[in-house]
Amino acid sequence: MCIAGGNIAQFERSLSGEWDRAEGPRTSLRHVRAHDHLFFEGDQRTHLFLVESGWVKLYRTLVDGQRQVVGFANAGSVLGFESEEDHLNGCEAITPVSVRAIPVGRLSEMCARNGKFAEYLLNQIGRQLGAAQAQLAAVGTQSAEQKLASFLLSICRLCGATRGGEFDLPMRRGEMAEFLGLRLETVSRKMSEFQRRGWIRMSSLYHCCIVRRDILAELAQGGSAEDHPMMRSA
Amino acid sequence: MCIAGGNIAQFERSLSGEWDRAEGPRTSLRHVRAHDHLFFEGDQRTHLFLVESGWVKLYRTLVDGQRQVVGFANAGSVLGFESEEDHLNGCEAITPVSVRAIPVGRLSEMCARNGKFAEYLLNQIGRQLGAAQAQLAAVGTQSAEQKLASFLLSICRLCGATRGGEFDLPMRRGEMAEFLGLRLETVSRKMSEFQRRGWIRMSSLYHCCIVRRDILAELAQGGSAEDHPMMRSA
DNA sequence: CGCGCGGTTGATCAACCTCAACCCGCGTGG
DNA sequence: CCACGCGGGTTGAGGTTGATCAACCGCGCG
Repeated sequence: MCIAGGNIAQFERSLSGEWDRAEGPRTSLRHVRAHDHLFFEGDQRTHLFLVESGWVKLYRTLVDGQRQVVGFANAGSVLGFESEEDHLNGCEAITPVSVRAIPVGRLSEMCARNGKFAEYLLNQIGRQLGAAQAQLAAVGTQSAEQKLASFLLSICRLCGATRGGEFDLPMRRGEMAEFLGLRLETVSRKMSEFQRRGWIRMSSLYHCCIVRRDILAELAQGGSAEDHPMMRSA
Repeated sequence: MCIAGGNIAQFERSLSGEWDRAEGPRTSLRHVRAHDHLFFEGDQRTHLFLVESGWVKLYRTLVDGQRQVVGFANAGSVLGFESEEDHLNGCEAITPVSVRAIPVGRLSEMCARNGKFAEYLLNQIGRQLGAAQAQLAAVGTQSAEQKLASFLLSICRLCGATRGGEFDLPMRRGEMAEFLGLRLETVSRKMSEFQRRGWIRMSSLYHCCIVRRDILAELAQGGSAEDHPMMRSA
């Protein structure tokens, strides 16, 4: 499974580095409410974004209205490099988010001035690429059950679950479905099934507790989840 | 559909730029035969690679032996950024290939010395990321028929088909299947079906002629194929 | 109260996978 | 020369998975 969090530690290091101090005044900080868009598919790509806090999802819509979430991103992530003229992804905040906006025209100059900054960007994008490829492998080859198992484990880890694997799902069934390349009914069914089998327990629609991590892990195995590089993030 | 060719024009420009002249002597050129590996999954990531000619495929293998091709790359592409310690992808040449190898340790220094180089890398990786996301959307939402239609159109364009849409498939049925997230029987069946319906004509197993481009395009529509940024490459 | 939204559940169906047979071209060795 | 095996491809029958369509639940809210 493939949830491409940025590497926050690395990000902090960069933030305190000289490139940020120098450029800070020339980049603007924006705050976005949960469920608002940072940009839409087809918007002109005027800025690149550094996520400073919160989570966003990146998605694409096909003509028939089907959506596929192609990634999640959090603090440390860099957005906008996957497109050229116009944004190919839509980007929606799933939590309150703050981002730093860099005009595309300024990128070249910033890279030239500070190699460390460029290197940081390269690492971030590389990470996202790795995550996208991992999800590709997952969506392409795993069954609904495997996808869901991997997904739950990923989210659990990312949310920094308490002892005993309790955590809150940060999204609705439909969003999970869009990410996993399934229909929301399928997600719902499988969630129920996992519960019925005693693998997880849901105290509310969104609060989840993993009871049989071993079984989920076994399922997910094929296992891009456990040892996935992107999962080292949060 | 998503075949992430590098941007050759851009690559040539870079090649003739100062960074290559300066670094040329410090990077080594390697030649790889078709079907040989540049690196395997799990190999230590000692070098990054710039593809100078030929085509490679990048893939991941799940524990159960299922493989998913996560991308193709040609001249101009940069390989290795998606991993950290070890390579997460296997990389196999599908044609004879020549690559320039850059020791990972030298990257930082090269970026610092020349901002243009860093910028070039950023663009390349961004392109690959966009391609991976596009394929993700395709694999996650399209039917077998749609996938195959998009795929044929992509390949056709990439191979620089002659008048009338004739070209050679550079791979076997099984490889197409691995890329599209299908079984090779399904690919075979659909290929036959396309022929039976007169949409394509196969003079040999690998030589293909697109007869009804309009229909294939219509099918593929949902259409990440036609207006896909990665397709501007070759 | 009525309504809408998100979720669950059931019945049905098509798409795709699985397994197995079979074809064809090719190289090898008897 | 032919028999044979092998790799790659095609085709068929049958089974599963997951999508589709539709009903229904529970809840919050005007």
